[in-house]
Amino acid sequence: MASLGELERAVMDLLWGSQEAATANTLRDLLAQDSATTDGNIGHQGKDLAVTTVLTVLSRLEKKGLVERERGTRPHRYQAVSSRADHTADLMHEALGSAPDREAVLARFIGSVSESEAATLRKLLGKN
Amino acid sequence: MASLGELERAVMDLLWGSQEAATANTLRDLLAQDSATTDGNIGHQGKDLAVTTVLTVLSRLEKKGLVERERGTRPHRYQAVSSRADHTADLMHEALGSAPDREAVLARFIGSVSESEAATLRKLLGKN
DNA sequence: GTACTTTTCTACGTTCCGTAGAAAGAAATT
DNA sequence: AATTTCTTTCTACGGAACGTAGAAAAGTAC
Repeated sequence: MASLGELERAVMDLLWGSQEAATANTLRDLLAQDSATTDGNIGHQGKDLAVTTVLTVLSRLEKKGLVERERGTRPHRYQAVSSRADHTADLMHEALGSAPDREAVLARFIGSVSESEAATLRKLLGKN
Repeated sequence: MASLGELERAVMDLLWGSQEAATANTLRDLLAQDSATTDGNIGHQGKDLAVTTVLTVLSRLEKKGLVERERGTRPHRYQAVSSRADHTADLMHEALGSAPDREAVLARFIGSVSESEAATLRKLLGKN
């Protein structure tokens, strides 16, 4: 599939965080804000990216199929194609898929899952 | 963690396939053999890599912590640090770990698992 | 139609990976 | 011991992915 770079990841996190579609400018602002609060450094001007940078990243994410853009409105609006949960689950399936010993993998996976998550899994599997 | 390139992957597959430690030369031969049988092309001399290529890849895999080498014996011998199942499970945990909505991810994951695998999971979780 | 906004094109530096030659280090052979 | 052979390390190059952004083109507003 497609692994994400650091900035691509940050953008996806923002898009996943709000189901509203966002413009490149909005995202640029949010990114600046984020990094400003993330590193508590006072007087440090948060990662102020050029809008074109954000647009480039959005294009790449679109090409990867992770982002959809509305071309109708003039400042194009972007949104995640699928939820973070879906995407993450896809990644997990992808990792699992490339293994010939799926059962063994699942065994190891379950073995190192927290008890509360195990409970969640039991519930989910039972209901099925 | 570390995602693998195509050749790195091929080498790891070989190492995972046999718990015996292997030398770079052995691996080079196996790789040639593999690609020869993989693409049924008659008369096509299988991917004949230079040994230095294999050594470079092994060094990189060692740096990534996926491979261990015995420096004592003169043709160094290499082996996988953990089984493929463990590694794959790690990857799954890694994907899961970077999500704030772990339960949701697990739900999606379970939702798209085959019935036989669901059964496996039930067994594993029950016994726990 | 001129000024502003948004998007596209092009590009450069960095890192990762496939690939391997040159050189250095160790072992075997004569 | 000197030389030939095997093994490992060093260095490097080309291509792809990503962060980054300016220049130019396209669209909007006044």
